[in-house]
Amino acid sequence: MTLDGDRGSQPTYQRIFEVVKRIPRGKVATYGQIAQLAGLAGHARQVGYALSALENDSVPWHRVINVKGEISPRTWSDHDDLQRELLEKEGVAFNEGGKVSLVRFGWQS
DNA sequence: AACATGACCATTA
DNA sequence: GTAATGGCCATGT
Repeated sequence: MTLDGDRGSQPTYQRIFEVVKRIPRGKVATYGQIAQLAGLAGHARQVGYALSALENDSVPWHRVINVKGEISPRTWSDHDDLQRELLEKEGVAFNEGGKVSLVRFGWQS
């Protein structure tokens, strides 16, 4: 097929972004979860890398956290607390250690 | 084409 | 319970 909807031709980034955009408000998803939904099961690393290269504010990257329920330490921490604030605004509660209960806010497809 | 880097996850000791 | 190791792939130079 030559065709029309070539999703495979699209960069892996866009694919991950699409999944992240699918995250419902007030919920959080882990890199592994997104990777699986994006078709990259087991390649959570790429998900984190994709978000790091993210420059589009249209993607709720703040809803993406690691399996520990914590915010991953990004290289360019301009607003390390920003993610936490955004999530709190969405209705996500943080623990004392600054962690989120994936059991409660974990996005379930 | 190859090398080096990177917001990770799961398993085992 | 914590600590450490291996593995997978995409992007950029």
